[in-house]
Amino acid sequence: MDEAKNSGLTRIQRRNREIILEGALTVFAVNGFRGTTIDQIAAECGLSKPNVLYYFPSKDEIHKTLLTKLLDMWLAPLENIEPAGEALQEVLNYVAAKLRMSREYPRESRLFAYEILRGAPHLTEILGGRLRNTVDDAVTVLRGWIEAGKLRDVDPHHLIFSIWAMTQHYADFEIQVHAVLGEGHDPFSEAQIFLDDMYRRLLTP
Amino acid sequence: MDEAKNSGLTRIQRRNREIILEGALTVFAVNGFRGTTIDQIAAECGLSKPNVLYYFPSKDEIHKTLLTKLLDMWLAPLENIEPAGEALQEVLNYVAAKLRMSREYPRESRLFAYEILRGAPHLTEILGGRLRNTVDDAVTVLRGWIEAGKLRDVDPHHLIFSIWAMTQHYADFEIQVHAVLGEGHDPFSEAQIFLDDMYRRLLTP
DNA sequence: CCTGATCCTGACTATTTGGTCAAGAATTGG
DNA sequence: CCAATTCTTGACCAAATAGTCAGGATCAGG
Repeated sequence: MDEAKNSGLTRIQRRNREIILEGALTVFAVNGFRGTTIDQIAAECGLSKPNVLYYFPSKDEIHKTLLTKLLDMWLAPLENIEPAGEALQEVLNYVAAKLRMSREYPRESRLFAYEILRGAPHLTEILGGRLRNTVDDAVTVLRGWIEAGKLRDVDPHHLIFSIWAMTQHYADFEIQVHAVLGEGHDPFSEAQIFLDDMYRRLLTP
Repeated sequence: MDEAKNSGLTRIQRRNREIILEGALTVFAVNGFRGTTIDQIAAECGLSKPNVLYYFPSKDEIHKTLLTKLLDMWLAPLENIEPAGEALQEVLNYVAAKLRMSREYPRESRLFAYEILRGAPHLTEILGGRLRNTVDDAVTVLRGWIEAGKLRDVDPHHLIFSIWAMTQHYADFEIQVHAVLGEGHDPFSEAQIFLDDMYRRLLTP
């Protein structure tokens, strides 16, 4: 693996930092930053509070580490859109990938949702920097497809917002979705069908 | 005066409870429940902390009062869908109404978003009760329209989820939207155009 | 103007919580 | 094996915070 990258850390340090981040993600995703205590994180990890603070200097640092660590994963599907690919299918793949991530990584989705809701104090420069650039790139690709007549003419920015909103909704508001649907539903499978239909309909020229 | 008799509250009580709820909404919408202190609410209202607690027994009670007080407003557009109306136009009107609410009442949108995110401890019975019933009614109406051939065949539950997700996104994730779009945009106007087109396209038989 | 009810607040308590620290336990390298 | 380093934790501190309370200020009705 990348020993060089982690060369400054012992095996125990790497293992325990990982355990802490994993437990903290679980707790932050449920309670948000302010609603989470270091004691809760420690309990979730099976470590003592001072021990958690031996590996991270503060609660803030754990949170910031998690956000930056997970940002790549979260943005990857958007960056993987292939300009040379078949336009409609590329978009539908992106929707599917994003929905799959909401299903498989709901904690990450909520972590980001909480952070944006509270004004993104740990992400301000990223929002206007890397995120914006990534979106701009995707928008350029989408515009190219539209001008080439491969997609219907829609506002690319709002197309992206709509995909984010719709896919993340199923992770972030899962409790509401479940309460409304009741038992006997698989929200994500149903959503996949609905969204595929919707974006196909919207974007087919 | 008779006003006191009508409400059980004095004029001062009604005025100050109103001031407190107004200020608390502002603070809760930014910081969430756990991130908000009574001191912050008091400062926002220009009252002393003990005075705030003279009108409400606890922070919890202020929060619960706000949620129940605002629920009607939040659900009204869905209840106003007119089964006798013109199907597509009724849905488009609902989308527009919901988007307008996100623009005009972003604090309310965020209040609910925070509450759902943290598992809706103050809304559990409402989610599975009144909300679910309201949605069920709307679903029945939508199904009727679909069977009558007035709307394309889509899953009505997920249609409603999509409308919620898309419209509330612009209030709840406003910071992200703004960071990505940059200056010189009116996100809500653009969204209105995008969503009108999208749902028209999706639902026209 | 008087009186009782309502309103308001400084000062307080109890609890929670982020974070520290000294000292003991475990691990590692030679 | 030993000694140095790393790891772990009980006990602790200081700040923040929800909530209390006695008593003074204000107001409404007579």
